[in-house]
Order: sequence, then structure tokens, then C-alpha cells
Amino acid sequence: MAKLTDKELTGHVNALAQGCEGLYTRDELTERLRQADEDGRQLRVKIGMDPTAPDIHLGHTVSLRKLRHFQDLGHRAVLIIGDYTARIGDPSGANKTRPMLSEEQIKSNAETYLEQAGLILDTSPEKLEVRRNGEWLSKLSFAEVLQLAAQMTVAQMMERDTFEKRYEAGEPIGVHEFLYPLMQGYDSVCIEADVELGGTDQTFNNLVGRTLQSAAGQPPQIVMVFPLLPGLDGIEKMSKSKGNYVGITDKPDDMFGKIMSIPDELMESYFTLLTDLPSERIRTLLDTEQTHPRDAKAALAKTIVQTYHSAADAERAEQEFQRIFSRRQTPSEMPDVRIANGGVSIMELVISAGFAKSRGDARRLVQQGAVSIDGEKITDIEATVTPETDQVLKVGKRRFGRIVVG
RNA sequence: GGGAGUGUGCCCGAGUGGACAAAGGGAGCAGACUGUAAAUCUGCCGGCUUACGCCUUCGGUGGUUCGAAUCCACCCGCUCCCA
Repeated sequence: MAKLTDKELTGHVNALAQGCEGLYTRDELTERLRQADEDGRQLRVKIGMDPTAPDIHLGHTVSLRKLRHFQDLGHRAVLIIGDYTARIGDPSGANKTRPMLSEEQIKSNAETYLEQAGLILDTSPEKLEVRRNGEWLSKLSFAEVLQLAAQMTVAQMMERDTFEKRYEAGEPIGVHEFLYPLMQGYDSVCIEADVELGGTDQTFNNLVGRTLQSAAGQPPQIVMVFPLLPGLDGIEKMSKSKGNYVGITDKPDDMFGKIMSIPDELMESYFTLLTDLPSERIRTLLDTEQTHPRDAKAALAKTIVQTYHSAADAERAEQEFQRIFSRRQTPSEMPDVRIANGGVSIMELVISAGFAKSRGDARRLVQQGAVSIDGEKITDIEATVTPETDQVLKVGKRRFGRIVVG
């Protein structure tokens, strides 16, 4: 087996630690990599997924991309699908009323997830192992659960900042919530993880894995946590339920447009967490002396679209974006809005196009000057219009429809 | 088990008998400005209605009252203190 030189080893560690916010510990990682190389074995690098929401967004890609990096160095990704955990409902954080998911739903979510994860990961069998934690969690007896629980004290649990904050805020904390970290940690024991990756919000859970592994006589996993990607609003972390996300299967145009709408301050973290651009290049792009922020953002958008689609798609998306927003032209493709012959009220038109969620909403839009047909603004809510086929209904900045009469 | 609090619109949060569809903030939408950035300004922001107005809403159920988010009873959830 080929032995790494110390220099190469250090290089690997540095590269892997890039962008990492917490590494427990660096020395252990170095040592573990060295050992693995010496023994000619793959490290088992774990990442957990929550099958409650299937779509992968850019926020997830931060650690997934790092996982890919491990794969590229020859290691094995172990993807844990938290099917058992999901069935009980993950209580962490704000979503307390998370619905329990059916077996069916979990299964389909997991499938979607895997499919999408395949856009980032190397899916060859020797590089990727997919496991469901129901495999082992469902087999635990109550006594065994108690034994696990006995590994930790309440004070240790309360160290977790989300628990601490909620406790101080007088918010409820379910006893079973203390079991989640244990479950996740037990996952690590069962799959004998060498490394676990996750967002910083998983730090505590992942560290529990170390505790449980040690107790089980295993070398504790190395834990690497990554910054949480801020969402499009620049305030909260990216999440599907907040609606501030970019899905990796979003259409090129949407992806491009969404990224163009992020606040400038987010560009740096997006560049570093989501792209492989060399830091030199990123510096140039972020330097407003050298690059107009708008162009930097376009470069960002393009790079990301290219990653999940193609260079050609990225090119097209950029052109489309410029066409609509810079030159204020109409999109090259838009949904049809069918209307009958003989004219319709403007209100009906907006509603039937699906651009307003209620009549009041439609009225508001018209009154506020958001509605136009072929560039002609219509502000009279009583107006009746007789547009022709191929004329363009525009509502607000980004909703377009092509009129089809008949 | 006992006691004290608390539960409001997408979220936070004021309101303690009528002027309350309910202050304020945030989010969102629209307009101006722009780089679909930020900041700022303006309007909207439960449903129906051009509007007058009407309907549904303040944990749940029932009650008091001409009239309740506001008072009473019971119930439910949450928090804290005591045990």
C-alpha cells in the first residue's frame, strides 16, 4: 500500500479542514488518516440525514461536498438515513409541531434525498454505504436504552446550547429530546464511524458519538462541523421551511435568480462554502475596487448553477437574467394564460393566471400598479381587457404569463 | 399533589367589557430608487365587497352581558415555585 509522506498527509489534513468551523481534533484526524493509509483501509466517514424533508438545498451541500472530498481521497462515505428518528419526530429547535411521518413518506423522502445526494457524492459502491438507523435502533430493548442514557448526565445534556437557551427561556424540553443525541451517537457506534461531518448545530450530537464510542471500546470518531449557510434573506440559516433556500434541483434560471437576490454580505460565505474557486480568485471577486459586486454575484450564481447543471445552462441562465432584469425584457419562456374570446376583467385575468391568492390580493396588485399587459400598466380594478394571443401579462417584478386566447 | 403565571393574526408582541380585524415590530407583497444587493421612502398585508358594509378570528367548550380577546365556570397546553 502506498504510504503518504508527512507532507502529503499534512496537505490532506489542511485541505479537509478547510472551511471547517470545529474540528475535534486535528491531531486525531491526522493520526487516523495516517493509520488508515498505513493499514490500507478506508476511513468510514459518517453523515446523517433527516428524511423529513427530501430536497437537498445549498445548505446541505456544505458538508456533503466535504464528504465528497473524503471520498476523493479514497475513503468511504456512510450515509445514515434517520428513518427511525424521523418516525418519532425531530423536536430540535423551533419546529415542535413536526408531523410524524409515515413509513411510506420517509421512504420516498429518502429516495429523493439519495438521488439528489448523488449529484454531489461518488455513488460507486465501494465509496458509498447507505444505512437506515432503524436497522439497529428498532432492536434496542428498554434496558439497553437505559444503559445508553446512563452514559450521560443531565448537566452534560444541558451543556448543549439549544437546551440551555430553551430552558432559560422557559420553553418546554421533552425528556425524549435528551435521547436524540444518544441515538445519533449510537449510530456512530453501530457503524464504527471514524469521522462524522455535520453543521455546527450538530456539534453536541456528534460529540456524544465520541463519548458513546469510547464507552463501547471504540476509538472515538473525529468530529468536523461546518458553518451553517445563511439563507437568502441573510438572516436565518438556510432551510426549506423558512423558504429562504436554493434547492440543488432548482431550475437554472431560478437558481441564478435566487443567488442574485442574496445580500452582498453573504457573498463571501457563499463563495467559500459552496464553490471550489481558489481563494485568490475569490479575493479578487470580493474586492469592490476590482469587481463590481453585481458581477461578483453573477460569477457566484454562474459557478453554482454550473455545479448542479452545466456550463451551458449557467450561460443561458445568466443571459435570461440579464434579459429580464437588466434589459427589462420578457422571459423567453413563460406559462400560458388561457382566456376566452371577448375580453375579461383584469381581476379575473390576474386570478386565473394564478398570480394572486385571493380577490383582495388581486385588487391590491392592480391598484398598486403591479399589473401590466404588454408593458401597459392597468390600475383600474374595473377594467376589462381584450388582450391578444402572445401578449404578455406581467404581475410584479417576476411573474409573467403569455396570453392565449381561445 | 399544592400554588403562581401564561396561551393573541405567518412569527414576536401590546391589548384586560364597547371607538378591536385587534397597537408596535419582523417577515411577506407591491411601488419609487437600484445592481431582483443593502439602506431609505410609500402603500398593502384574514375573507367577500369599487365603496358603505358584511362574515370568520384572540387555546377549547359553555355562561354573564344590549355588547367579550377582555368578566365567570369547567377543560386543555406550556412555564415557574413548593412537595
